[in-house]
Amino acid sequence: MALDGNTLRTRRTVERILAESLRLFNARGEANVTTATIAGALEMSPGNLYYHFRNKERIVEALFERFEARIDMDPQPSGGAAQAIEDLWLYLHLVLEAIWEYRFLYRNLDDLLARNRRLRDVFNRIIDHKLAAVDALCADLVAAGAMRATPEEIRVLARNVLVVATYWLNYQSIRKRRDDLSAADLGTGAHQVLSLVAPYLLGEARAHLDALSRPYID
Amino acid sequence: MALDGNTLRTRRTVERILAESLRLFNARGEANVTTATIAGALEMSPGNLYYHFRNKERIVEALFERFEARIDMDPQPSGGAAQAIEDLWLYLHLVLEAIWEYRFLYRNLDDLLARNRRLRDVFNRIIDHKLAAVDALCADLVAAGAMRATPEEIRVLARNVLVVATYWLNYQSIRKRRDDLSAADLGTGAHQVLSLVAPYLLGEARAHLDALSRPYID
DNA sequence: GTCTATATAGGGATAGAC
DNA sequence: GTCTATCCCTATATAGAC
Repeated sequence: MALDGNTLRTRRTVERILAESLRLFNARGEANVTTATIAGALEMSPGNLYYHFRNKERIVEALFERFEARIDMDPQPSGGAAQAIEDLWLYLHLVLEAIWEYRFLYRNLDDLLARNRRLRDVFNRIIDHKLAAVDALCADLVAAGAMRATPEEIRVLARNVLVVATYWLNYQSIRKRRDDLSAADLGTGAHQVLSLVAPYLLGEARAHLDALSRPYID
Repeated sequence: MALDGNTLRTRRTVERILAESLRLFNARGEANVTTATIAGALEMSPGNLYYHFRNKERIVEALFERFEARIDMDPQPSGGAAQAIEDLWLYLHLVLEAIWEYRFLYRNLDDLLARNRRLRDVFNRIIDHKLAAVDALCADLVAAGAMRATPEEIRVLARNVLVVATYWLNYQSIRKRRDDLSAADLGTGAHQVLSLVAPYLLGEARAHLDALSRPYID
């Protein structure tokens, strides 16, 4: 069924609102961006903004849904230990990039999830998913003889991977001035996360990982 | 010089305000606690509260100063590898306890430090201090033959220790319901942090650390 | 769909009496 | 030192015209 002109225009406006909101939220923090600011940046009236979104929380929810779709990916099942290391590396970068794009969600994650039950549940499902993915990747590496770790060690390790990946940008934004934060810091983040895994790797795999992360040392 | 009755009363009132603010901030998050709420909980008028603190931020700053004094401790310099492991364990518990007591600071750390330059600088000095302490502890362990790690590995490791220690409670508060969070979760946190160090430890030291953290596995 | 104008509410903070 | 009353500002959200 074809879309008429007005429907198309509505969609474009919704898109503009979401894009600008994301930009402003990431730059200043969601709590520090008013609906009037968003409307103003788009040279649009507040009334018009509220025509498209019932309230500010709906904008946040819409952005969260996109984030959810964006970050919901699985590492490629791989053949061979060397390939598994590469896959881990790539997967980590993709995940960190998604977090970077929606980094406003990670500032004040506590408050955001505390005030919105739905977001909280979804976010926890994402974490569960990621924990399982890391766990599976490690199990594969152990099976391939590229890693030595007990299932218990892997569980604890996976949790640390999640903590560091989740909060890396927050930590960096404290250590540098927030404005200086850039996508380049993702490389350092990936390095930090992979260094959690490194000491459990054996021979070839360990060397391979070291070679991959070397450029990102800082 | 002796204090007169009024001065003593003032001090007591200041203490009551700080204690109640800390309690409420930790329970609900600083942004979700109004000055009227604090005053009400103390059965005190808002005007009176403002007699003792020029504004809400001053209350936060006063609490932060206490946190700073509370967390500013050094690990005991130790003799012997086994002793060093025990020291690390104890030190970590003390630090995590301090964070627990002032956990409201760690929710919305970004916003808090972004809006208050002084707090930001002080907090970064604390982190610098802790990074140096972890670094020194690891260097001691290496010197004692209880750890194998390059200086570069130690630097990256120390950073991961800081990230996990700093954000552990935030992670837990997402994973559990925030109200269910308790001081007992500090044990799990200590376990997570120490598991970062464990794979670099050798023989005795490793076994010793495993034995210490075993009760906290969850 | 978009605008202008405005209602509404909450929270930080102050004035002035006691 | 403490209270009551209230100001003031900001931000969300709505009403109604175009």
